[in-house]
Amino acid sequence: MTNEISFFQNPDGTREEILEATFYALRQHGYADLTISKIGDEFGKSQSLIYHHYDNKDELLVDLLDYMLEQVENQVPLPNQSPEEYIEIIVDEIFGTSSNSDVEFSQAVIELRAQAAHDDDYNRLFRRSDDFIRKQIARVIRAGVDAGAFDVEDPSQTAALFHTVLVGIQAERITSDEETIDDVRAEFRRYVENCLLSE
Amino acid sequence: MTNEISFFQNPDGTREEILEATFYALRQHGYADLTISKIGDEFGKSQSLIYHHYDNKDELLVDLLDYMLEQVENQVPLPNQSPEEYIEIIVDEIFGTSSNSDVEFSQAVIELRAQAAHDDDYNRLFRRSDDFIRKQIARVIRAGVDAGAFDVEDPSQTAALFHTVLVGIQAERITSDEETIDDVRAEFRRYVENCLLSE
DNA sequence: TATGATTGATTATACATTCAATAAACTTAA
DNA sequence: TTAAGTTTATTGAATGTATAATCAATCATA
Repeated sequence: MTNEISFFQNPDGTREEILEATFYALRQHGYADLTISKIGDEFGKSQSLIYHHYDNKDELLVDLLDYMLEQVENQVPLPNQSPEEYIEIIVDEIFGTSSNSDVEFSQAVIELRAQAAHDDDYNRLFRRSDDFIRKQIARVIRAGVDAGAFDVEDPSQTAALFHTVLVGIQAERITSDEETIDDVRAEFRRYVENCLLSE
Repeated sequence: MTNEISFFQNPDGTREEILEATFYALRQHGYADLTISKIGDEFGKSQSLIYHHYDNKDELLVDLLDYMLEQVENQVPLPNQSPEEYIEIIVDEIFGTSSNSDVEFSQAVIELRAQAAHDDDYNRLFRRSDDFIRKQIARVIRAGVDAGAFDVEDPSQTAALFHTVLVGIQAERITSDEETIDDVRAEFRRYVENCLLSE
């Protein structure tokens, strides 16, 4: 039933095993109903062992978020290809595959993002990650503008909208069916063609 | 400090007083740390009284969400004006004022939306509300197309992107500064002018 | 033998929910 | 208009359970 999440396939030591267990427990029960005991069940070893690696629950969850956002940042492709190809890739990543594991990962991220409203550590980590992604996209768009491939007003603004759509899709995936997501994708492609690419 | 949320200004009976208290407690402590006791504190009367009006905590929270989404739906403007003016209004509502109460309301909605991943009642309510909003926007765009004011491929697709941006902004407001939101707004305006309005 | 891994039992607390008891408001009949 | 009666509002205390965190004890390993 549960798909494997790629970056957990080879947990490197006990710490990653605990993070993996925490992730699955979070997916299954949600942030509000997440307990050390449930993490322990997923972990396969006793819950006391978790306290041997983490001082408390909060520290563990902040570490999980840090770890997940690291994966997100690593998933942003490197600018190896032409700006046009790069944008193509970014758009595909925003709308993702509809695979279980992708959707589950997105949902976990959004659930943690909601906590940022009440937790400074979460807030800081999301700011860092969001900034990183926006700047990465802006850089590529700027390169495309310089190469004459793109025609925009301000690459930072364009990147900001890309990021908003990325986050919006993550949040909408929780409740929307695939058709709706497809509609958004089609319209966003139209935006890219008409508002980003030069004639 | 805490701004008043407009729709709570005249609580109509005990039920609405409890909903108001629940909303403020949710804002202050977040969904995960929300307890009946904290709601009771905000309520001003004893927590036992809450059980006189609601069978349990879940029922109360579902009622709060229902109530909040009703407000959201009522906030969608009626199509009294021209399609161009209407779209102007919708865009302003998506990006909202940066008033405390608006931001707080958005954050509470997003926090509840995250719960929809693990709660069927929440899921159902968000589906209903999202569909309603998308259809409302699509209707106006269709009218604009018929009147020759707009030029799009498919009004449903355009409406879907509007809604994704709406949700994305709600989620981003948790962590982003106002400058970033302004960037998104500027780029989205550019999209509306270049991809929606006819020449 | 020393160091870290691992466990089960334990503790203190916070929490959702119940309940019996009191107060307030409302109804009705003389 | 009042008195009695009835429902509704309100409370504080009580209960049982779930939970985070601790710890002393065992096990593995180098």
